[in-house]
Amino acid sequence: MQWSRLFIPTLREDPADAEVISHKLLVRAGYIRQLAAGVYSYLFLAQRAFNKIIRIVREEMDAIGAQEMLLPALHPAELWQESGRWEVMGDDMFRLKDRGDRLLCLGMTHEEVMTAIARGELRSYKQLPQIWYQIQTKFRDEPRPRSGLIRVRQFIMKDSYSFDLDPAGLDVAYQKHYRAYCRIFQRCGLKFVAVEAHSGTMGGSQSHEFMVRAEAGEDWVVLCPQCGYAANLEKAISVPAPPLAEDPPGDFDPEPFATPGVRTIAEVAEFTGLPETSQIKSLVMVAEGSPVLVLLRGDHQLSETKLSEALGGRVIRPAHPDEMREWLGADAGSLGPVGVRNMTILADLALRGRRNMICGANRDGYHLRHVTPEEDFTASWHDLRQVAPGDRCTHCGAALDMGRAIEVGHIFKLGYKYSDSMGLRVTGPKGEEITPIMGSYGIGIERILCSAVELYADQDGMVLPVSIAPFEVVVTPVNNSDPEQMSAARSLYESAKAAGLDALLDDRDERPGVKFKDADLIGIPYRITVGKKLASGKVEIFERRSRQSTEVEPARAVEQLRQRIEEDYRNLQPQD
RNA sequence: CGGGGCGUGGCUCAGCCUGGUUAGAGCGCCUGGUUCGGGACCAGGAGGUCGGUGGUUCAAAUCCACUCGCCCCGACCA
Repeated sequence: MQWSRLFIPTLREDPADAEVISHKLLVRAGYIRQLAAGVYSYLFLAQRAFNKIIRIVREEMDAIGAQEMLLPALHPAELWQESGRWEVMGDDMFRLKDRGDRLLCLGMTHEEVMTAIARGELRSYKQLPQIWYQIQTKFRDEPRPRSGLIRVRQFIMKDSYSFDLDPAGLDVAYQKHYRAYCRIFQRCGLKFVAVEAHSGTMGGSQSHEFMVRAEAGEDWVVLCPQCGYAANLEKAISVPAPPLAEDPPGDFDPEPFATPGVRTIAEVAEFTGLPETSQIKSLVMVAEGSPVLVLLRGDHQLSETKLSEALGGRVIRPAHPDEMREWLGADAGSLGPVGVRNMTILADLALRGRRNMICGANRDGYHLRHVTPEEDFTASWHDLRQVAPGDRCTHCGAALDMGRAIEVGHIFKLGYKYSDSMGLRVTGPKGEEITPIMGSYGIGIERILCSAVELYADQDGMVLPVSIAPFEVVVTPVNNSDPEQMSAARSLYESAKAAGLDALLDDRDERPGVKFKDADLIGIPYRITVGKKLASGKVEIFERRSRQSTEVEPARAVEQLRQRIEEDYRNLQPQD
């Protein structure tokens, strides 16, 4: 294609409302334009990149025997009421009414629709297993869209669903997806890690997220550099750093002491001269109406995910100040477990075996010293805390690494949640009724592009892997008014196309600086520069990633470039 | 939903505090010319109901109220 004919609206300055790199660059490079909060138009370059990503996704999904479909984005409310998620999804779901006042919603995911098809059509165990997928637009009314394409309200998702006769079958489907996802992200040129994850409102037992480390990411992952343990922060486990001070020995009774105006853990530490690790942090939470007292070591943070799981998956929220006062007789800052009878007490395992600690006295302005778990109060023990910097790996003892990441894919073992609630049954070999077991698997198409931008961008703009860049090479004549250069550039462009390369000819009547800057900005992996060295029989092959140029004879340029690009693709090829 | 910030030609911004002729700049765009290896130069030109509504005032981009939109932090998040 000829650049002079294309719509690639690049900008010289960063857009004012962008903060993260991928947002700035995708707008500046003319890939996207914003329509509303969390809603973007994908212009020519973005669509080209997405098509390349989608093609890779399709090839790998087809390779595991998944069948592509396309389901509606508009769903009747009844379907979601059946699974119980009409309520669960809350404000995240776009809801609307048709002219007959019937309730509808825009699909945020498709378990319900897929299960409805399955229950309508699958009759016999002989039809299983099945893997169905689609690449389609999803709608989620995010409370806070942000970071350009990283968190949006309308996005393209590859979602697939597996139906199996038994858990062993589900394991197979899950493994197939796991491998296919690894291959997809490798072929897209991403550095990623698969982490253990929490299944959230999807329900189900096992789940992995595919994460790309990036500061712009919204998730936190915990990684062990030694044994490879990897988990989402909300699920990660660790060996806590030891307390900073040893517990005083001896068998004492709790003893109140006045702590006027001392409320936070840090203030208590300052006041007592003892570190935060010597304190018991008491948090009042409400689990679907009933109060729960949660105890943690002073320096630890509660993982609400773990707490919710410990409470059997109940929805939890922090208690309001007046509730705490009513239930415990004191304000936050002076709360503790001693003498508490009117609520469940859950304690984090890091407190087990500790002695003579400090906690609130349930009386404003007072704390207790010499509080020993299991002697002065009883609680049920759970892992409730978030992994903290400095923690060690439970498997190998190495120091854990923590960092932000972008979630590009997520796979779930759903179990029977949807087949049960929506009545999906097939007949077994002995005429018995079998409830199929399901899995669901998602990839965020836009996030693959965002992640690549975040990972590889430099000062000059985006640097995209050949497999997902909108073009593989741009042929740039330096001076349009030089007929030799122009015709050489045209013929290089034609032979690049003939050699099967995805090429672009920058035939714009612009000065060379403008062409170079634009080509760098939009991230095309290679550039053939046709300039004054043409007179001495040379053109340049410029590699965007390394910024290295090599001079070659025009006649050999395309073949050499073709080989380098082939090499790039080989390096992106998964080895397994 | 709580906190903060911002809405002025296509883009990035100034002007607003302290109201006062035809609302500015740089970039981009159009025409002509000179140029051509890292965002050229000269000359001329087009383009803005100052987010919206209401109010105060002789007079509002500027002050007040309401409202809409967007961004950031937090809560939330398959």
